[in-house]
Amino acid sequence: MQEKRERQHKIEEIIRGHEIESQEMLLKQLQERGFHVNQSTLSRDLKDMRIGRVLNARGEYVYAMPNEEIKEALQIRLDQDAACGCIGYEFSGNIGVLKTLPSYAQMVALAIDKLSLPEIVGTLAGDDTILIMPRDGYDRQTVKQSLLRYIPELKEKVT
Amino acid sequence: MQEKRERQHKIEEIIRGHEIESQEMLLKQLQERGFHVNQSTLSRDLKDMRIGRVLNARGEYVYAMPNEEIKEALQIRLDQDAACGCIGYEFSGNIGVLKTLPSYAQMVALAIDKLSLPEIVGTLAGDDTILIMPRDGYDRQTVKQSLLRYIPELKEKVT
DNA sequence: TTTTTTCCTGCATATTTATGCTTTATTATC
DNA sequence: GATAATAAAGCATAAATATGCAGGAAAAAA
Repeated sequence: MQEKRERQHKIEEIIRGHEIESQEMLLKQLQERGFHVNQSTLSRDLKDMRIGRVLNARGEYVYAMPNEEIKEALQIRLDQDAACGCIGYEFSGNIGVLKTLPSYAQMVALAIDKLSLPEIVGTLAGDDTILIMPRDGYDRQTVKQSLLRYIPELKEKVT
Repeated sequence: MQEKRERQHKIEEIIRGHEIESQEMLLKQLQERGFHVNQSTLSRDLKDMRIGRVLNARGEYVYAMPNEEIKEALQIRLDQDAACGCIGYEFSGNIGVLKTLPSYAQMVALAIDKLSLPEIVGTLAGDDTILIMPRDGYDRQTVKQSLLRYIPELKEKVT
């Protein structure tokens, strides 16, 4: 059956885009997308895919792709030092425009660069504004979602 | 109390040197070293230390230091492509001497380099022999143990 | 020193995850 | 198409892990 393949792809997508704290939570996400399986199957899928349950910067249990974890660790910096300076996110065409407190932009941009996200080619920072250049093939929403993973504080400030 | 600090250091040491598959197993290792705590405490220690349970190359659950996981992933290559060519390990003084099948040495050495283990300064490979240069402060056994983590097949072939 | 607060741990248990076994579906072979 | 072999999923449950609560030790404040 090739439903399994599709499901596992979907799982990867979900894991990358959300902070999934338990298999039960993953289950719910899958159901909303039309995949109906039980927890046993998930447990096996995750094992297949080498997806482990690791601790993110805030000390919460989170499922992560193998080696995604290193980014979780980096997030510590982004969280504590930089993210608190972020105050808004908008688009100009495909380009993301991240607003920060004055003088924060360089620092935040550096932190974002360090994440070396697949969705982002690079950043260009002024004093309180960062341009985020998406990589070909990724759309605005994907880039935004990915960034939100690392700057959760931004969630409330974004349209 | 500073027993906690010591214990957590010991935990890191154990995790780095062994494939710990469960907290129970870790518990046993700690007891052998004179630390007597229960599973609850371990669970909390691991959370503190951001040590997660991930899947190694062989699909077994294993505790790993944050970002050690990326090495676990690399191990896939070392396992499947390279490690099968390893046939023995001895010492010459502090220097490790890893014997491989003819023509395997370069490939295996490259794989080992990629692991960038703290215990190893570098490697020098001929055709079927690799010299492993330990970093100052690490002894023969530590280096060997660390390497065995990534080339388990070697276990039976080593004195 | 006494009091207060914070931290650490164990106990018991809830929560979460893994897995043996069985059934069902899929693929391959005849 | 029928049958055998393989893979996938469910069910029930075992195994493993996380955590609320309470007691006691250590540290800080008085």
